[in-house]
Amino acid sequence: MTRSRTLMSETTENSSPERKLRVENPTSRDIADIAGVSQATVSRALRDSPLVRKETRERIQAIARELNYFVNRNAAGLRTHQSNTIALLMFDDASEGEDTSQNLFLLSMLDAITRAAARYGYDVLVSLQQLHDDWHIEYQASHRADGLILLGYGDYVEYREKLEALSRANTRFMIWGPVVKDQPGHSFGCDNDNGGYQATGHLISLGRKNIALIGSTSRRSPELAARYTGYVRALEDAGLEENPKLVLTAQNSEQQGYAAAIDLLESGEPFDAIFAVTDLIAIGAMRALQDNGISVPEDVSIVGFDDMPLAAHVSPALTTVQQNARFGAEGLVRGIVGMIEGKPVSSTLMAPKLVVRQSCGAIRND
Amino acid sequence: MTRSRTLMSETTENSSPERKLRVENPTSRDIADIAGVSQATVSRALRDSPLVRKETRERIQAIARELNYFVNRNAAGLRTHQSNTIALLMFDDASEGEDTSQNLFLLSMLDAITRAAARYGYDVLVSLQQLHDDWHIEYQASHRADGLILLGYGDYVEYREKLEALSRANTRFMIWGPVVKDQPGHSFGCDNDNGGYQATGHLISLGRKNIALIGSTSRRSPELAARYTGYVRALEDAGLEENPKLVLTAQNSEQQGYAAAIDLLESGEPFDAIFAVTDLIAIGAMRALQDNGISVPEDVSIVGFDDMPLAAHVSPALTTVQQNARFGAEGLVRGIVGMIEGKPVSSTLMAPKLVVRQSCGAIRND
DNA sequence: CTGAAAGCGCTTACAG
DNA sequence: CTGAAAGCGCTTACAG
Repeated sequence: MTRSRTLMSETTENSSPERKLRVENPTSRDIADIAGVSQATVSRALRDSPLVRKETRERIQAIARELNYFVNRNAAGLRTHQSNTIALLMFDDASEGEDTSQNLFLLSMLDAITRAAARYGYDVLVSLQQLHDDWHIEYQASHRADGLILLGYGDYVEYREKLEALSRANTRFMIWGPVVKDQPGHSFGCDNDNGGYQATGHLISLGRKNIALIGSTSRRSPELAARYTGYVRALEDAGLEENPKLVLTAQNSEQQGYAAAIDLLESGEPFDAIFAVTDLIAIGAMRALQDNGISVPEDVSIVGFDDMPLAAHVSPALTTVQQNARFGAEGLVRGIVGMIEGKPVSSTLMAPKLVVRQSCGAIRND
Repeated sequence: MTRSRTLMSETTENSSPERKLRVENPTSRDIADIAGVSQATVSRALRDSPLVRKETRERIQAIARELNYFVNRNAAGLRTHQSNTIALLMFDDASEGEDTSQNLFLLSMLDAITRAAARYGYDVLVSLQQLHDDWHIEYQASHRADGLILLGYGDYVEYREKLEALSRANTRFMIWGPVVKDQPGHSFGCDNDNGGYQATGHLISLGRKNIALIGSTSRRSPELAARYTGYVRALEDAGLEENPKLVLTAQNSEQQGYAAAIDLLESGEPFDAIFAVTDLIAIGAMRALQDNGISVPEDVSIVGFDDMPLAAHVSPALTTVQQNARFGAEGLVRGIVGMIEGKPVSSTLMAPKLVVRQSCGAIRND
């Protein structure tokens, strides 16, 4: 039982292309009928195969264009075992909108990843998930995606389990973020240690001696912990001693930054600078100091990390360490496409950039 | 030529499920062989068909789970002519990162749309495009998506042409945003007129008489223009006359808000309040006033629109009109899923919510 | 340079 | 409740 179609030019095989053609949902067979060639030739022509004579190829492509024909991706994918799609899994831990301002970085990553993927001929399937969700493996196993990119996470220890599961299922994936020992899969991320080093080094170069750190040294947050190790390295290289009393713990939020700075003040330990391992912490800490009559940067210099949009808008504008989303996205996509094509892929860290504004005292307000 | 497989339990058809099974990339045939049923029965069982005896169904599902089997979406899609995927086209006009802070709203929409789509059993394919890109039609025609959701746009007039093209190609789509006369397709958006009415009404209720508007009345920005008409309605309802000298033009940026406020000051026309049709404009205008020694909200009340994260952080915190992303996303997804399922769908506007902070003078700083 | 044919892995009438 | 069979729309050896 052949599907009946309304082909206006069914009888005049080689009708001039000027003729308006109408087919409901054209297939390569329809194109073939109209062009008077086999369906196989249409398939070849549409994929720009040099096997097809140029003239024929162009005629076929013109007909396809006129009919608004596009290759059925399900059929092509079934044949080739490819989807030309990358699944982007974003683990958004912002519990109920609290820290969403942070996530603008995710948006720029999404943007950059989508564009990079398009350049390689891939679509991007997005899924915002909680860490406890469990569909990670399904994307590749169901042939919806040829590989995954993982972005963001909450607790690294929990995250790590997911990575192991993906690896066991032979899923291809690239991770944005930390490079931890024996971590499964490949990653592309920011050299957080280097960023911490730059931030701290900058404060030292401004003559600051008692530099506090607010952040985390936990293996549950390896990225933040790496910023801390960079801090320690910078101090050592400058011949300064690390003072444990100046190392405070805070998760990534203004509230916790605020609280940690208050603790710091109440400890009575003298300090003339703070390296906060995230902008949110930095902004909270800055508020705490200002609320207590301490002037930034005159009395205390502050440097953050992330360069979220808010950083430029607080007063004084925050000096911070910036990661290049475009570069990161390009690296992730290049990596996953490489894995899909069976090329060797390695993990990479890119150097972040210090953005100097007012909060450190290197630049005066004009 | 049958594909050779390594099935450990090939011989023992009804082997106990405790036995570890290994197949490289299992298909429904493999499951069928192991379960000792036909491939058709496996297909039915995996789709929870009541046609299959409960016991058989559960046995099959257990085997599938153990083998880490997932239905090949390409094959299923080819058969059913569905992809269970929604394409989300985000038109991001932020020319080179300038206004990206605005786009956090897009991120919350993306988040909410993805979650809503998952609830309906749909994946989300994301594409960030420029308005001049031209792949809109391809998504549905290539069976990569069953329908589109369009988010954001620059110039409405140009956007409108894309909508007409989509409509001509019989593409299913839902639009986030404006409802304009004779617009093709269906939309779900914010009642901007109502929002403008609320904002202006609030200023009036605070005793303000000379309320300026900074924004747009152009048909190229129907959403902004609707906020303007709400402003006019509120004035009328309060028996106030619209003063053309108090209506200034600005596109959505701090710079233009700043410039417009300066123009307003230099015009010499007295005013005691500003309704800025976007937060970015409001923040720019606020800076301009403050730079000229005018106190907000003592001398001039300001209300914005959007409630971007920055709004709560500027000083004084900005009173503004908020759109509910979650609600909007749900409406868009419900709409497009309805269209896919052939149900009747209509366009809807949801009422925004006034968020009162310090900049209008209704709340004192504590 | 082109065509006939097989087959990718499903879903679903049809028949029992 | 289950199976045999057709067919979705492609891509790609194979043969000419």
